[in-house]
Amino acid sequence: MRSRSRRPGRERPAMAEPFRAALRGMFQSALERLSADGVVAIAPEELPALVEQVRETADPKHGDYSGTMAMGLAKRAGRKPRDVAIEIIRRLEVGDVFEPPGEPVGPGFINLRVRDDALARAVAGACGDERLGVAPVATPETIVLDYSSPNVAKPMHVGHIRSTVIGDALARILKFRGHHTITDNHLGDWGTQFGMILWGWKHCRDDVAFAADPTGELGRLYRLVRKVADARPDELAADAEAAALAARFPEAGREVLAETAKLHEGDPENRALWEQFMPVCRREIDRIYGRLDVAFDHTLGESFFQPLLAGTVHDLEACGLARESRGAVGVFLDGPDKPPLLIRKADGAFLYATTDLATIRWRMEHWKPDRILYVVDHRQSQHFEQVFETARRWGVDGPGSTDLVHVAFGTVLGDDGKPFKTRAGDTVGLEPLLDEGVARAFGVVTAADAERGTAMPEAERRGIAEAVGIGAIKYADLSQNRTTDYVFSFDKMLELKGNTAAYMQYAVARVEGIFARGGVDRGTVRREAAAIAFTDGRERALAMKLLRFGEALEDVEADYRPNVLTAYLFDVAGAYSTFYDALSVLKAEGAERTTRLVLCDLTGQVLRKGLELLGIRVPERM
RNA sequence: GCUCCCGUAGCUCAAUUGGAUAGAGCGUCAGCCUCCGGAGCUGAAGGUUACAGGUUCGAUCCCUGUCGGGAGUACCA
Repeated sequence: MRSRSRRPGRERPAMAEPFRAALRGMFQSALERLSADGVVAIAPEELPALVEQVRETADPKHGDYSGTMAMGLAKRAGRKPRDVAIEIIRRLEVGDVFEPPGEPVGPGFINLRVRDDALARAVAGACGDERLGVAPVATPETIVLDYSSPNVAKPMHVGHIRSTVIGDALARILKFRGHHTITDNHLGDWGTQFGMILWGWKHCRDDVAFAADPTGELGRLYRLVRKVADARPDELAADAEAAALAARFPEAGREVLAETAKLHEGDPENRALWEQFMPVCRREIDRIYGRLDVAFDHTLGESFFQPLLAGTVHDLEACGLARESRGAVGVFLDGPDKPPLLIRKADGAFLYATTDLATIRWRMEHWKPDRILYVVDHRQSQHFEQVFETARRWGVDGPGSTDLVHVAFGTVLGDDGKPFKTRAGDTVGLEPLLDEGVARAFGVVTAADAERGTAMPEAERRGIAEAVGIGAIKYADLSQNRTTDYVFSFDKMLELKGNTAAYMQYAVARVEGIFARGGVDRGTVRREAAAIAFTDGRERALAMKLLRFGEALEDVEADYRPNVLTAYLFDVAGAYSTFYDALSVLKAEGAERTTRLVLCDLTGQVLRKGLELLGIRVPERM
């Protein structure tokens, strides 16, 4: 993996620059001087990692930011950490943005505090700025995001939520950061599951059912034939129809694979059936994406790459990476004794590794990306390790210049701590899940409306429920550390308190409700923003938090973790609540009133933009 | 067997990737409503970060081992 240094954009004027980036630039200069002066030798390539040790403080009593690199540098310099910290402070030029640093604290922390006047200027600038004071990245990259990727032959289920929601949020965030993003839905439209449908179509289709509900019938065929083909005694015992078919067609498993192979070889009948099924399947998934507010730049499914597969296998064989084994063709990455990465089956059919490799090559040739992100569950980590390693040896990822990243996530679990299933043991369909979330949200919204006596029309409550219900499902997923499994719970995600979508959506409605209630024009407030000044610590704390928006987005990108953004937004809401509970806004006067209105305005904008970047809709009122 | 991931408050989860006193929500307890949206605020209690070592000025994080849970492991994706 290539290291991506985050260069502070020193070409930008200091005032317009976010605080952390500005401070890192200042530390970089100080460290360069430290090295030039012979205090401690620092190689230029070490600077990015050292400068990243400028961070938000854990506790406001230590200031706003702290630098911790002195402790690490002290050892190799053979000096006391405190002395090195003093030497760094001596060379630190903080301009008119930060208070002059004091003495190092503890073993050698260098603590910095933003000047109140600089903070006020930054707030004023941010509230009138479309980007809310967030600077675009200094070096934009082309980033391909590969996510969602359902099998079109069967209904989308709960397993597709995380990939779709996390991928969509990352795409939005990276794009806002200033990168050139390319989202591509790598549909499963060509694999063995289609062999099952083809076999089912030929042996046990229900024409009436297909006419009425095409995807429903195709889904039924898929589930039925999978059982027949697998022929697991326990499954057949529980399904009389599958058992009967399995008895009649003992070779079903082999025949399914043959149907797949025929499709791949261009068999006219199978090809025609596939052409017939595809539009039906696509309409169905597009409808769900519409509801989820998810869109892709491209939808190049497995079938798109099918013409390249034979050549892919041929090339890998020709360059000595792949060879025949037990009738199949595989790439032996870890020697002849370890399982290879199979790229062609003994029956001639290709595998998803083949498609993945062909896809990498195609994307490299056509899009020349700096990075390709695969938002796919963690169970496929070995697969991607092998595919990425093969791609590197194959040389299609360029001279080591493209990051191939598996953005892995954990499993969605049920209350019992096991993979989320219905009571009958089936996988949970995505759309029924959305329906239930929306239905429950409608109940919550209606109850709140009744309690408050606001008498919102039912149509409005339905609209709010759609945003709240789907937002709840998305937010619950995004607010979790993506690497761990998480327990799916409607009760928890629809809570009106705590770190939930409903709470965040409500926070926006409440903040922005002030302007309507007070008859205050937000444009006027923003024009008067230059006059603001802080008189209370809670105003300052909120202002500081609001200006860290860009830092939160940068930290999301660093590890592709949307929960960094949800945590940040929750912090903003908390800082706002503390501020709003203690201080009057509409009843304040003069500069104090303006200052507080500006903070309300910027809070609303940051929360709204943050939720938008997570793919969560915000109702006008709740 | 081998490889990877995980183990944090009663529960569900965080923890700026080696930083300062491990934080939220729910639940529990005590305060705050003639007040701009109380879906709130302030505070308290609750932890040997599975366990045992090691490295470090500093470890939830890195290393070794043990226990427990999950996943993957040659022709599904």
